[in-house]
Amino acid sequence: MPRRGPNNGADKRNRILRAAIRIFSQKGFFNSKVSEIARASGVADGTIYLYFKNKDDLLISLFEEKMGDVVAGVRQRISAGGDALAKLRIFIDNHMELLEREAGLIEVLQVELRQSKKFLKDYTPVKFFEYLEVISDILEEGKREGLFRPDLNVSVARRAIFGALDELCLTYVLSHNPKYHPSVSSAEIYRILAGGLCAAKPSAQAG
Amino acid sequence: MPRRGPNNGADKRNRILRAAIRIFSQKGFFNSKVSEIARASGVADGTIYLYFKNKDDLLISLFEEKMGDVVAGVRQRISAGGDALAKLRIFIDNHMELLEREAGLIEVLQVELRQSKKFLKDYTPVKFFEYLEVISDILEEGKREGLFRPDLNVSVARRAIFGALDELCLTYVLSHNPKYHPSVSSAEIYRILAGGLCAAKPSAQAG
Amino acid sequence: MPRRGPNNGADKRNRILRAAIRIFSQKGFFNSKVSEIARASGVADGTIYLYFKNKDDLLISLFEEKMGDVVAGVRQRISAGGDALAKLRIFIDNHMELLEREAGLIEVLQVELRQSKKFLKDYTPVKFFEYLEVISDILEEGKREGLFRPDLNVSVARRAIFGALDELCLTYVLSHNPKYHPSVSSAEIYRILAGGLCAAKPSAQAG
Amino acid sequence: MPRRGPNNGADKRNRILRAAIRIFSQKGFFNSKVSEIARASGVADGTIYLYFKNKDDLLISLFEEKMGDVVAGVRQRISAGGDALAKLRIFIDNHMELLEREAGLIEVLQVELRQSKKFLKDYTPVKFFEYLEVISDILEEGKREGLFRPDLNVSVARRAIFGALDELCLTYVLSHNPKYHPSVSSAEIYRILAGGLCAAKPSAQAG
DNA sequence: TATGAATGAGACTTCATTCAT
DNA sequence: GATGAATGAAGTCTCATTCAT
Repeated sequence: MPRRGPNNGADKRNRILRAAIRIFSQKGFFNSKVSEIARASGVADGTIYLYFKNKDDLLISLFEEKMGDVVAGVRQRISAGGDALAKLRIFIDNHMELLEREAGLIEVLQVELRQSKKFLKDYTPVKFFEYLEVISDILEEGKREGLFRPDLNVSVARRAIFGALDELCLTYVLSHNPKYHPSVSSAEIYRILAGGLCAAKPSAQAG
Repeated sequence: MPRRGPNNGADKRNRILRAAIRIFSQKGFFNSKVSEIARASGVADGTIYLYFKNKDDLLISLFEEKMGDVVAGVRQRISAGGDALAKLRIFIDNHMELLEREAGLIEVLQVELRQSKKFLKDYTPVKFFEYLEVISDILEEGKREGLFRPDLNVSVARRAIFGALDELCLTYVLSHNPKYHPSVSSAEIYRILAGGLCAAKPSAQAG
Repeated sequence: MPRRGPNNGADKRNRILRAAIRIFSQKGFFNSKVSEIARASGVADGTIYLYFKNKDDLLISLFEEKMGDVVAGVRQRISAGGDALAKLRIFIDNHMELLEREAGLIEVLQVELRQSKKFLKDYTPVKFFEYLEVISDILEEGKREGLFRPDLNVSVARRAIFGALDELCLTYVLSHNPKYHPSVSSAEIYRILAGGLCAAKPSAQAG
Repeated sequence: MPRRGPNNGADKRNRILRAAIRIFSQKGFFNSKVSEIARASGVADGTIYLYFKNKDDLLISLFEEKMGDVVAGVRQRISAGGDALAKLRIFIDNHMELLEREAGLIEVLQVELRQSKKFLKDYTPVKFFEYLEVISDILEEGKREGLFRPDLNVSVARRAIFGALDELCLTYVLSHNPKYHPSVSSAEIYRILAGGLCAAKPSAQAG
């Protein structure tokens, strides 16, 4: 790992990662060329290999490091929240807002994470699992609080929640149709989930 | 269109499509070689180009034709259903069951459809939209029947539903962990959605 | 060689040759596809191989047979001519007029004959040599008549004459600029050659 | 443009061009393989694409750059000449001598320039036109000097001259028959042209 | 004789990666 | 550390030719 001044190795490494996000999000991993990322980062082709093992490693590093930031960010916002429903709302809003704060990153995650999960040899998306863990935590808390159904299958539910949010993001990314605007999607998906996860009389609470 | 005996063009074309599903689902579109698909189909490399314009066209044809079958299949099963909730259950079950009936196809759709939507020039996934349409129809009917919330945002909801199902499929495909078995996932996702989509007293109906 | 009725094999063979001229002249030998010629002839791809050994043979046959017609034609016209100068004029006019009567053929000869002379294995352009022979004959006759210089190097001169005519044809074919119209070129090239080939006072005769 | 030391980019580019001339002249453009040229240049296949856009570009660059040298060379030699006839002689001799100084180049020009003029999309053989321009200049000067016929059609004549020279070159290239030796051809073609271009009594001057 | 689907060798070109400077 | 020219393996696709019908 090349690091010297705070302004040197780490900086260059970051420029490369940011450029990679931009390029990957525009053209997809397989259609992006290492030399393109180099040019966009303002470094030489070879320099990329000083910071990353290879093109795959660039994608994986990007996932782990940027997802790490996302996980840390959402955890912090949630810690300020109230009950599980409130936290769920925060999680949803946070996810959808990423679309605007970190558009490129989200696009890469959406499209390439799937590929990687299947096709990159020996890659476990650690940070992605942590992100799912954040959802689990909320769901478990909701069950403990008696807010969510006691029979709620947390493993399945967290995937469903992630899947729904992810597809809504993709839809907006592809169409930029205002009817899928993050704020609109957030509200509706919250309503569905609040209704579907809650125990007894969710309608009273959701309303 | 090369076709002669009943045993000729259409058959060969189908063998190629089936092989493509197998290979694409195993290694992903970009990691699959045309010559591999040829070998798996028992035809020469060049033969593939008699039936498909190029590698992209092979993927697109696969999407459209196989998704066409899926859409037709689910429409038929739904037409036999009762109210919107019953139809939703049928839709969910049907989707998750595809994982076993058409594992390869589903895997390709999940991973590659995203790529394609973004990166294949000039490709509109017609049949995929029809599939979403099937969900819309159910949701609209549910609203008319007074079963679903009148304020339900159908556009958003159908995407959320598809996303949830899709992610659950992917999870099972990747892990084959029984805790995500189609039957388990189906039941839970139905419970969530039934709760979240319904008007007034969903708990009574879902229970 | 397949022949049956006058309307059968020979006819089909001719259709293929005519189509080949058209296609070769439009796109060049290497850029033309056998299947294209088949389509243009209204026969199946395989049929071409009943009449010609291969693609090269198609080009060579075309040269020999069509050049044969050209040679026969110009010989006949010349036999009606007067002295060597008159015959030269006929030859020149005839050559340039071919541009309009047999445009495609001339274009193929111009562009492809060169290739063939160099690169087709074991090909001697017999009919092309006969065409040159026609020029030699005129030049020799002119020398015998005392009309042309006695020191005229016939071998070189006939090539120079052919080269000049050929380039003028190519120029017109490529530009269709009226300043290179066959009639204009004919007149000028005749004036040059008449002046340059003749003995003593060519200007008197050429005027 | 890859260039560093004096021993680097430009040198490698030139080695490739020289190899291309050799290979193209031996086998023709279409029968030459890029990998063959790479081997003959002592570089890797991919290296060719660092210096040339593609195979077509290699041919075109070769034309333009080498013809540029030829044009510059002949212009310089001519500038030392006397009247138009003397210059014409220089031009002719120079052209025929290229056969020995630059055999490969001339062969490529002869055979492939024609193809290219017709079939390479969007290619204007700029340097070839300049070469023709050199002839025009001589002819115009001859007319001004009263040496050449005032009614001489310069456009046609320059093409005829080029065509005659070109065909004589090709003949020698193909046969290496001493009766077409450059020195022999030069003398004869000069005699023909001197006779044919001149005004009034060319025989007096040519004699 | 005629067909045209099938073949498969091989061409061009790309691009991740290396390494001498 | 940084560079970027060079590499060369490998992929997509074409097309002349064949042969079962």
